[in-house]
Amino acid sequence: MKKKSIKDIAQDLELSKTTVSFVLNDKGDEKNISKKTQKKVLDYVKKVNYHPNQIAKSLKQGQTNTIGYLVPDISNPFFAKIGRLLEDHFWEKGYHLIIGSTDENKDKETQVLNMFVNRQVDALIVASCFIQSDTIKSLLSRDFPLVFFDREDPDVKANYILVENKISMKNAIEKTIYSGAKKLGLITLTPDIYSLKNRIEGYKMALKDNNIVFDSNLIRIVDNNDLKKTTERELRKLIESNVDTIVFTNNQITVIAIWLMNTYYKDKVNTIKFVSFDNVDLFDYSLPKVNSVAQPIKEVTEQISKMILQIIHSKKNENKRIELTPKLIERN
Amino acid sequence: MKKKSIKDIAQDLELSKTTVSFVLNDKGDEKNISKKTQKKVLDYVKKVNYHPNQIAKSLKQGQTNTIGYLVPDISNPFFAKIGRLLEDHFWEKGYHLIIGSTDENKDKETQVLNMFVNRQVDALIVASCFIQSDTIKSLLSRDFPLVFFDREDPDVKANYILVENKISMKNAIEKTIYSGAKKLGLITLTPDIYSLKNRIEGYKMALKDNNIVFDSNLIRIVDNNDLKKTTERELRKLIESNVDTIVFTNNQITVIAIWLMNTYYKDKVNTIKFVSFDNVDLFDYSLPKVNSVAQPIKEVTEQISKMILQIIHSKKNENKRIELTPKLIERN
DNA sequence: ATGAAAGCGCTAACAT
DNA sequence: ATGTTAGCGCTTTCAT
Repeated sequence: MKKKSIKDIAQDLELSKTTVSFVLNDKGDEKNISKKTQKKVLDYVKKVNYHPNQIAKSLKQGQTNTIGYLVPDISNPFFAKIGRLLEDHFWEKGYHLIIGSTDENKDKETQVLNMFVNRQVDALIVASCFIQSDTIKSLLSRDFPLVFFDREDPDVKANYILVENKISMKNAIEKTIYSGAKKLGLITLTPDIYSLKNRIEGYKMALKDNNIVFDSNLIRIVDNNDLKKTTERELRKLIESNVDTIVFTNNQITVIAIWLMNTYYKDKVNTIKFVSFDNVDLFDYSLPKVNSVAQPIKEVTEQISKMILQIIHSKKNENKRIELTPKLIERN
Repeated sequence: MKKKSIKDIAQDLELSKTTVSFVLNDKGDEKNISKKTQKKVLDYVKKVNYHPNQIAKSLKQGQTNTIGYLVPDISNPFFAKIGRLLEDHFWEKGYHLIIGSTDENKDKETQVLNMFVNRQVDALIVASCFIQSDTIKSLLSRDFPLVFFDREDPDVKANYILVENKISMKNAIEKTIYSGAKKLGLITLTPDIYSLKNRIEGYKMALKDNNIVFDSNLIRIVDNNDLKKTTERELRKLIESNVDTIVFTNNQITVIAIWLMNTYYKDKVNTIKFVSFDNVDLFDYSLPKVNSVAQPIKEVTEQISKMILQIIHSKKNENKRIELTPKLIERN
């Protein structure tokens, strides 16, 4: 059986599209459609298993009830968990998530972003690697409901839900220093990403405040396009430099490094300490021990959805920047 | 500046919508649009930052280039990873993923499914808890491009990408038996889920083939609506029964149980062995040691996308059932 | 209490 | 080489 449209329903029932539409949208009473007609429509619709075409509705109403969720990698537990919580929040409000992963690639990010815009998403939630892109600028200039999280560009005024990167990174590192760390290396993705830069600042500050000489050779940068290999290389360099602690600016690299340590440097897993931004379950059980900075995921998602819904409804964009306090999880 | 439509572009340029549309869809040459006009359109479009309305296009063409991905929980690493790989596969083909989590809840599943249908998704990829629902039946009856994975209902003829549940569960358990296991308990979500039932069959078969008496009290069922608490309760029961091995039918429960063991039964983490269906990174480092059955995620996603694309393009649905072989990861 | 008709933004068959 | 027009399925104003 071919899919029925509202027109078919109307014809079959010898009614007008208008009447059917009113009934289907719960406006039967309001529009003075007789109870009898209403029942007739409702029964028939159920019988033929009619489903309204949401695409047509969206076109007409200029609203899709869809929200784009753009992140570096949806399978990163941090982004997966936030995605799930957002999905739940927005489900209740009738919105649905469409996802895109960028792999920290500027071109891919722009493409996905354009795809989202073409699809007329009602809002965007973005952990971006490239906040200065034209697409984003154009979005911002027309006050599109857009919230950034996890990542920030201080030169771009926009809505941000962030955490205190610098201080919390510093605090986490200091715990390790207090328990004896003397030579600390750091591995990071490109510091072009402002949040990561801030985390690195936290590292520098921790050293400085504890009279440890800063050595730029101990800051190692890995390439997101070849994470495994470059992390292996940079980790080796640090180990050869005899660091006693390695700081990571996000969970992804830490997880790889844990694997590398257990595979190639088993003898060192008890002597070297890790400090990581972001927290994942794995850290509870793995060696080396990890002091980690856990972003308050629930709060983050609550703030994001609150902000998005507010912008959508009020049509007002205030470019708020909210900074939340992460939780330090001490394991060494 | 208000958003421009193709009509605006045409007016501004004193051309017809047709001409503009042809140029924008790369049909300029084919339709004999002069190079000059083509350039004019392309330049202008770039200048005013025009974005075609994909919703209108979808309505017209009866195709949304959207695929629904329905799983129990998108933040479960198993489903997150598959989601990511699917996203990549389909991105290349111009399709995008819209996600829905069901929490193993039949009502939620039906609602999300209906939402997907209303949104005119071109295909569905589903790890369902309720394959017999009316919505699914209706989808199947009209040969909608639909592929199930991870879960199966033997009474429903459809496309399935699965793994050998029974044999591989049995094999994994037998490894543990060979290394000394004598009393094995099992914790599972509701065996109403056919794949889980099969995994339980594998457990029974392993016992039988090794002359271990089956005791139905050692099969414990947890409630997905209250996973933490019920897993804690059932785990305690098994430990009080002095099992030396606990088998889990999916990763989610195993991860919780690992946490519980390390929190409440630290003294037993080296004596009790775990066996789990599905594999997650955590198992590489955690205690108790886990023999796990790793689904071949890459192969699964390749088969899913191959099948979906084939159905979409050929309009033919052959109800194929493909069973892949998982990999056994031995750790105890 | 119900219907006719316009229009959302796009495509494409059919003119010219 | 370019334009006219109908129509995708829906909502909603304005009639009746």
